[in-house]
Amino acid sequence: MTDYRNYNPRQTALDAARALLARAAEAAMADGSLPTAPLPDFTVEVPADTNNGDVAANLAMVGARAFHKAPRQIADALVAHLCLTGSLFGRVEVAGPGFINLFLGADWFSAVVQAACTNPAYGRTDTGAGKKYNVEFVSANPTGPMHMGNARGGALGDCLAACLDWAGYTVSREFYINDAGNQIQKFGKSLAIRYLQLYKGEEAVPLPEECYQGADIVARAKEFAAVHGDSYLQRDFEELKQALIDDALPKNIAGLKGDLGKYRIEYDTWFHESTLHESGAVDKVIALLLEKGACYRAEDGAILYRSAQYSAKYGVVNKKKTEDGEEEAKDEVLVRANGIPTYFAADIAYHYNKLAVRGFDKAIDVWGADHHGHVARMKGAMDAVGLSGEQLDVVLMQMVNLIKDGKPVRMSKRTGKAITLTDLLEDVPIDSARFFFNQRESSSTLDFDLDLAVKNDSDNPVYYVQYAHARICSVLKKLESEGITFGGAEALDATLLADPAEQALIRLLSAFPAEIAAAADRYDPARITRYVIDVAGAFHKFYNACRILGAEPGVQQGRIALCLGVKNVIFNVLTMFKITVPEVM
RNA sequence: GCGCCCGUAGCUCAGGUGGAUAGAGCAACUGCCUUCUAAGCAGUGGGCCAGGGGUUCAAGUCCCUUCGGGCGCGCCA
Repeated sequence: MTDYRNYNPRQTALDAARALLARAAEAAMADGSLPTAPLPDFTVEVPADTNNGDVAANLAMVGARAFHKAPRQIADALVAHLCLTGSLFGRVEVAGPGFINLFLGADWFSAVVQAACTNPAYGRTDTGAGKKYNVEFVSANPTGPMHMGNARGGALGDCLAACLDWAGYTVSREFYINDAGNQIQKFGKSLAIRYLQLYKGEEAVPLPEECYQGADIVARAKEFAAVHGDSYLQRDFEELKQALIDDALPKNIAGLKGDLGKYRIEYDTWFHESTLHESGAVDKVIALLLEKGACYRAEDGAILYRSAQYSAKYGVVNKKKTEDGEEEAKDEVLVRANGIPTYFAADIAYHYNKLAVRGFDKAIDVWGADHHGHVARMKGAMDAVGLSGEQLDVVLMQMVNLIKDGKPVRMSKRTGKAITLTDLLEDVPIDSARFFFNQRESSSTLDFDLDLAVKNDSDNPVYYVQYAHARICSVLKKLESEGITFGGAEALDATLLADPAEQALIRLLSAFPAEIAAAADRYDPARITRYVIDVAGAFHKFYNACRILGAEPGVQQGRIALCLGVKNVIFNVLTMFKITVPEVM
């Protein structure tokens, strides 16, 4: 039996076409049909319209100049020297302005169906074999509940990691806990004031504007008071702050883990920022930057990073206005004049840890687009510490607009009226949420229609896909009850699957491994969501066009194989995206 | 002011490295269940791909520019 592990039918066909054409060009030049010239760069692609073949090449068009001939003449010369015998292709034609269109033979179609139904891991490839990638996503501040950006980032990061895994990379999922620095102090201050307010009243101890305003802070302060009562009223404010942080922070972190767990996200690593400060890793990386000259000490004692020198090549860096009104690159603060390192310094140490200490070949970070100003300087900083900015890829994710009753719902973390991830998951099924957040490319803002996502019916695309799977299960059960058995895929005769609906379905199945590879390559898991909707659609069409029960035996066997292949693909996509795969609906 | 993202059917969106007649879904309208799940399928209508220049055999796609919308530009993270 053929081993279909890592089989990528689409890529196989494209590669074969390219090789055949290159050989044909060589042969044509050898016998003088074409003038001798270096082979021009040309593309082989899958045309949108299958009337134009399974693989189309533009070699004749792009070669017009090199060969000093009209594209159609070049195409004819190439086709005359094309040897299809023993290849994947059954026939070839020249069309349009000079396209060379190749049509795949039955063996290839058989192989696709066989692979899809006999290889449980169909879709997996080894394109990323041997590479260790780290995907860091969500990394929400543990100072409060998660918002919609975190919800999108969670679905995106988790599914991106899954795509990379299926493309053969060794993947590690990571959450960076910002449990140090300014925002933790602000967190403590907010808690302390809320605590004092419980005993002294809100007027006596007003909460400053810059503090966290959320109701969750009040709740944590009350929990603390429930245990310790007013015993902390007499203590020093800093002591109160620290006691509250020590009490509330672990609870918040546990809350993050719990919420993300409900969202079906499991991390390999929860990385605490505080460990970088405690272990001296931050100091070490600052010393390294000073030593390499990427940083310098300012007059006031602050340590600044030479942004223009190291980061400008990765994009625009922050600017400042000089006295003449000119703009120039502004150096970034790594350590404040008071000796406290900034977030930037810790982040350099963190990524140094990922790449240099833990040895990941690549660090992929999923960030909200509001952090885009941080990208260039982080990449430059990787160069500056002796690594490479190319090893850090940032997936910038645009905002989420929540839509209810056709109107946007305002979100604000500060007012405490925000819709949190927890709120969302109470209303929206997890399957729906994970699916919806992966329908749009990260670079586009995403409208999340709450009414639609909550809907437990067919308007919701996730059900359309799940329904296809349930339908297949039902058909297979029906066949079994009728005493019809599947003889196995080896005997498959793809020439019997000639209906347009069957052909379309096989072509779609053939694209699966290439789609995953593309999703991994472009960091775009949303294309897999769209792909599986297409597969479900093609299946429903096939189901209506081609009966299985009562079909002629050879055809019936082929159609069963097709069903098993589709079932396998839908199962694999939904499973990798952690969406339930119902057998009955 | 500078930068990033976006602008494609009434709505939500697809349209790798430029390719052939610009596609889905929803909404609207018309059909299809005595036959494998109608949460489905078939069909109809719907477009100056925001506007204007340029590059070339070929531009929704690349370059320039204008106009709209979102987000940034801190010794915050």
